[in-house]
Amino acid sequence: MARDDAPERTTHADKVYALLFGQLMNGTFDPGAALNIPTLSREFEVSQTPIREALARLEHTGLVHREALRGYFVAALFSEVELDKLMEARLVLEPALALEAGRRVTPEFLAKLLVPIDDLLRLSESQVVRSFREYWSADEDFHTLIAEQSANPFLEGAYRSLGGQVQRFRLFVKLGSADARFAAAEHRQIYDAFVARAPEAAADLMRHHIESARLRALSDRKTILANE
Amino acid sequence: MARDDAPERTTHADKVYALLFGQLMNGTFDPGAALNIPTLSREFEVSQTPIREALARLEHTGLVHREALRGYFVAALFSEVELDKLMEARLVLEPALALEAGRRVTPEFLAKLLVPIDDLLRLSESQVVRSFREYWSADEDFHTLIAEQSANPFLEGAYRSLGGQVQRFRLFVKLGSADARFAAAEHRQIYDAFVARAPEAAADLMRHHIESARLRALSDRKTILANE
DNA sequence: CCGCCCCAAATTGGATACAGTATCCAAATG
DNA sequence: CATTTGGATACTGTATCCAATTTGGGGCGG
Repeated sequence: MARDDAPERTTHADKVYALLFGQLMNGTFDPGAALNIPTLSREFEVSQTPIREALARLEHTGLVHREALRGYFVAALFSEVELDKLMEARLVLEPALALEAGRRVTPEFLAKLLVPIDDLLRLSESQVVRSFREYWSADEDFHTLIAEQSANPFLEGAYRSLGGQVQRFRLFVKLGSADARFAAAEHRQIYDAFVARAPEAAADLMRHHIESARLRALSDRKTILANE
Repeated sequence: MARDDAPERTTHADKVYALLFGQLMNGTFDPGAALNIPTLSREFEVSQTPIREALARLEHTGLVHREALRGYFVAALFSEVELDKLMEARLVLEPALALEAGRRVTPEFLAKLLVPIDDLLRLSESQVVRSFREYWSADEDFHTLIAEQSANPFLEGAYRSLGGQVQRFRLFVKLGSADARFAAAEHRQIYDAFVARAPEAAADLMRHHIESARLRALSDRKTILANE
């Protein structure tokens, strides 16, 4: 069987992983909800083995946690103090990533970076930020591209281990359109520092950007509400 | 049944994970070697399912990598440039960890930290460092305790994601006894900064310690040989 | 309120399908 | 006659499924 999907180069486990990852990011599941294997097996129409493997891989993203003999659960929501610690971790990593990326600026890198910057700018200019999804996706792309350009797989991996958490907390921060414009401008400044081949300046601007984001997140945290 | 092993809160997958982790650390497997599941299943005398789960979890430690439809393999040996990048990543993370730990010094922390420090000192004083295993284990404990004391699970997680790699590369660095004494002294200085409740000093000393370790590693790298 | 029983779910074991690789043999060529 | 190339075949190991076992928790009756 499965003759028509011959060009299939991904395994079931890979597909389940990608699907679950996306759903966890989108807030499809309630925090703390149980992810039981037989149910997922029926929903995705694959057996339990690929489900189990996908969940095991998801564990290190922090989006899911496992209790022995009890099963897998969606990670609990952030507390204020955890959010603060997450931003502190970003404050350690991301300026260092920007510094290294700044030392390796290429025209291709600048071109790729311009895409999420323009998206963010465009989205922030509309009076009301309609699509949080698009907005945060552009933000994520911006930071991830820089992490990749650092040319340090260990630092990049450390950032990626935060990445899932960052994305998830974004779902619960209400963003004003003024905030969005500030963030877009800060991204642009970092880009300009890259263009000017000024790695230290890029690192400083990144530090400033994350500190600002932290303040925005903390002040907006009172208005927790589901997005869209 | 299984009444006597009631305190058993670990699954087979957990045990296999721990065993494989230890063996990968000890250099039991050759770099690049294939880890095929039926063989491991026979060796550990469990079925393939827990093996598969353990390997999936090991993937994010960087000790093992997976190629779709080809299986799992022991991570390749470090090149000189990768080693350098690893140390660069430590240089970003560990001073920050020391800073945070330094802000949260407790008597218990100092007491626990003294154990690996004394071990290291004692081992380094013997003319020849006999047991690399013990030496590196004490070194690892020192750094891990500090990471834990940082009270930032995200930073700690980022460090742990490097931890496996750090430990693995240690196996291939030949350490002179002079180097060992330097390292022991540096650890002691960091400890003293903690005692003096000087977080910034601790961070600076940590930075210096890792920079020194990097230089020692690179200069000793020519004499790559299996330890023990 | 306590203990027993039942059920849902995790964990594990083994069996099967399938892909990729290596090997071997034979035919064709120089 | 030696060498190379083509293709078919056997084999190794992954990916997957399904069944059996065990555990944890909750409801029911005492």
